[in-house]
Amino acid sequence: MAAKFDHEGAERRWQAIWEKAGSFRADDLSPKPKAYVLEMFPYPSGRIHIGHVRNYTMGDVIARTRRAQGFEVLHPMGWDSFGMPAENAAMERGVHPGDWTRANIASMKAQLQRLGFALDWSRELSTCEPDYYGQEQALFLDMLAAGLVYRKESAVNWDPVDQTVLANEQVIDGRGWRSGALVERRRLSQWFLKITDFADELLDGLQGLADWPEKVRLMQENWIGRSTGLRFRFALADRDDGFDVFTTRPDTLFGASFACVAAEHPLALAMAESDTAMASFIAECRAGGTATADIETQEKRGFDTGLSVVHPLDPTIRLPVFIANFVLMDYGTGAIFGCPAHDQRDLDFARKYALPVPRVVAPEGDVSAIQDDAYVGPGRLVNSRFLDGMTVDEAKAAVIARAASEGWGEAVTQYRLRDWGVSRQRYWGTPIPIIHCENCGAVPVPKAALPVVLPEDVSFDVPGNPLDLHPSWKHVDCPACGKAARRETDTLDTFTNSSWYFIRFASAPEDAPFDRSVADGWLPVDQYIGGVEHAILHLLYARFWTRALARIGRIGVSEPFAGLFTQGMVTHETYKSAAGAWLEPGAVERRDGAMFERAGGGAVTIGRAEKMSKSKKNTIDPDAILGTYGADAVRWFMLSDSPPERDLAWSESGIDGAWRFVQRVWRLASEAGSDASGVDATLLKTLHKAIAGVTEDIDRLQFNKAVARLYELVNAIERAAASGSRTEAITVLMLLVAPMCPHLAEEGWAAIGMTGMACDADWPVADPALLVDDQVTIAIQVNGKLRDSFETGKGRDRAELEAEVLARDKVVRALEGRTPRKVIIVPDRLVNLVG
RNA sequence: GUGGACGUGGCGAAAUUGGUAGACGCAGCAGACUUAAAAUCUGCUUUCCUCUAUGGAAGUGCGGGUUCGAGCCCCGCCGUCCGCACCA
Repeated sequence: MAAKFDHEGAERRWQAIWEKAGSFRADDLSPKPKAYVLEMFPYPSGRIHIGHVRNYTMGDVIARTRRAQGFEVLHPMGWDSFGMPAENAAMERGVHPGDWTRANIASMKAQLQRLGFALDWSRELSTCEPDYYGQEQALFLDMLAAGLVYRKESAVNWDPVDQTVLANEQVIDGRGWRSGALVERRRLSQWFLKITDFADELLDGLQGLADWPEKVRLMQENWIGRSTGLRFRFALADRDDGFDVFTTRPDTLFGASFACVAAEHPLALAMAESDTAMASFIAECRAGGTATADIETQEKRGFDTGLSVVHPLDPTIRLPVFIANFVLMDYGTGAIFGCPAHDQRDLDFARKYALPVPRVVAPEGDVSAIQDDAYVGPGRLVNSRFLDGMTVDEAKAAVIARAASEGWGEAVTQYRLRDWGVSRQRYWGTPIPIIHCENCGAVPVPKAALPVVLPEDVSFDVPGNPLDLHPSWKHVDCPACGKAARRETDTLDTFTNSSWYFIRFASAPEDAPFDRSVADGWLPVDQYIGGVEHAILHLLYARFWTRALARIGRIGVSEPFAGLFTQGMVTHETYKSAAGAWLEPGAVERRDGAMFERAGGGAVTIGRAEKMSKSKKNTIDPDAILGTYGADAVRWFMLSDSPPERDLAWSESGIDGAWRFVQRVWRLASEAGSDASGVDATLLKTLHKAIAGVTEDIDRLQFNKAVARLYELVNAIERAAASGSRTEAITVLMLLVAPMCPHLAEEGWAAIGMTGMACDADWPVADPALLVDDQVTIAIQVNGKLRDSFETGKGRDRAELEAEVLARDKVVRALEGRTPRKVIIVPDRLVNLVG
């Protein structure tokens, strides 16, 4: 037997065998219970990142365990292959986005395959291929027909140099991240998906997602931002018009001392046309930074319009109207009433402009004047006429009822969530299947004419959207009237691609997006795993698409992901030379507990473990690591030490330790072939406790604990003398490590002389009889302090046990002659003598 | 500002959810094997006190509380990290 585990040979051998046997193909028609395990598919940036390795290893452990437990497992992989980086590569290096993307996919696929994941590669998909995005166009048209898609003019971030719309994330300090040009706000006609139609559903649906992290549910809840309140109309004094305001605190209406509209409010814009001072104030508000620090420090400022509004509950009260920099045009109605006593922003504003601060809510007995802090707590209404004495909730209801009956306002529900603008002035995305005709308007491309395929011959030499600049692609005849018309040249946001790929994995017919009955058989995804950075965008969009498809009858599930797990990052310590330059891990070495530069031997400062980034040079290359240590050691390390939801610090010594573990297990397996016999009852107990523990740990996604238990089992086996039980334990060990170290498990399984493959063997089941101890250790406390402990049989009689404990030397000494006045006995666990 | 999570040895972490704190791994120390090193194996490894023991004391960010008993529950602080950010 080979002394060392030959990881290269084992990987090559077993990966080929699994592939040939189709071991991980999912069968739609299987009678077994189904399990759908999915990790967020990668963007093909070029190389696999170590974070991918951790993510996919966790998914693989679950997939392999479920499969061994008798489930028909769907565990697919694909590529989120549309997006900006491909176009950037085209602009920078002259390579076609498609060629660049497909080459990246090829190399990343090879990297993933080296790791031996139990993936059904027959279902591989790539969103940039027409067979995928063409079906997405069909779904878009279905949603359009169902009234879930509309077109409207809206403000966008426009980069005047690159001639394109930028996402908010691509605007840094007000400048385009590529061009460095000052970004303009421009109004453009954009396609929108009506996600707000589903705001309530998406919010209420979170309640049912028990297997999602609390944190993610909370983030989505806040993002949707449902609030209920009163929307009412302020009539402008001495004029015929007015404006609407929204408030969540209608109870405080008698505390109003002013009203404000946003700088972009139509009333403000109209007045500014004949008032240059006002116009310049509005311009200043617009220029104000939206950066986080700015907002915190920005002073509340206003511009008195000279107008006033009539208080809806008492026409004799008039309130001055300001244009204010802190009122947002795109929330509510873009206008508010100011109640300084009970809103901090309003209070700051009132103090600056010397406006009155009437208190209208007070906690029991406290009617002191408001000083620097607005009172936002509970209490009863004061100084509010017919509302006096009511609680806040009663007063809210009373004002809403009055507004409704008098016709000047109504109860409304307001959301932070906006409709999803999906138009992008980009080449590398799904073409929006619409044709603009002067006669017929926006006409859907007939389904028979799908897919609308991206033209290959595009140029990136000129800034702007290559589709718009293409000489012929956009010129088509109108499908309705036949006249010359223009193709929509915007493409869909890449987040649409990832909003339904999990359905396409489950079912991918050639002539439809998916087959409903097949998709319903697999969905929802039982366990979805990915980074928390997608807590809002992707995970909300995917929930929306699934609900939209359910509403139009395309699918029978409304939530795509029954279970969600967000894993932590892989971090690495950073190294800095004496001169302050970042150093790569390969450029430093450890000597006598300190770090030095390999070249030159200069002293190196070690920084704390943080997210791997190219700029800090603390990245590690999975390929190099795989070559040195092998897939199983890398996988094992990815699961060790840190709880999966927390960050894992990559370290040389850590991966060394994982490698040692692989060798130890291999040594056990390769030497297990002896014909030892006989029963080792102690080892069997340890084995069955390990089976039960590992199974439970994997079930709860506590991989680090499963790893620790397997170390304990290996330690116990190594210490045990040869016996039949020991051989049995080693055999079962192969099955228990198989989800984490699949090549090692197969190699060991074969070395022991077992037939078939470890991956096809049933998951071991613990014998309950071997999980119970007949001997227990009883801790003995005197006044709550541990003084002694002893081994005894399980289920001892209390009085007898007490007598035995009291007779023990240490107990006698600790009691110093006193008689305990109370004896607390926790069966099989502890005796506490209180004296 | 606001919402949330977390705080345990030199480090990553466990602790059956109120019952022997520190499992397991890393690092470290000592020893075995070796001409030597690597690899491997065997011990030790929370801190402090008298290394004599089947010894004692302290100990889970800090200060209180509940309890026979608190890492875990309650109250008040401090710190770190993450999300959101003038949402009316």
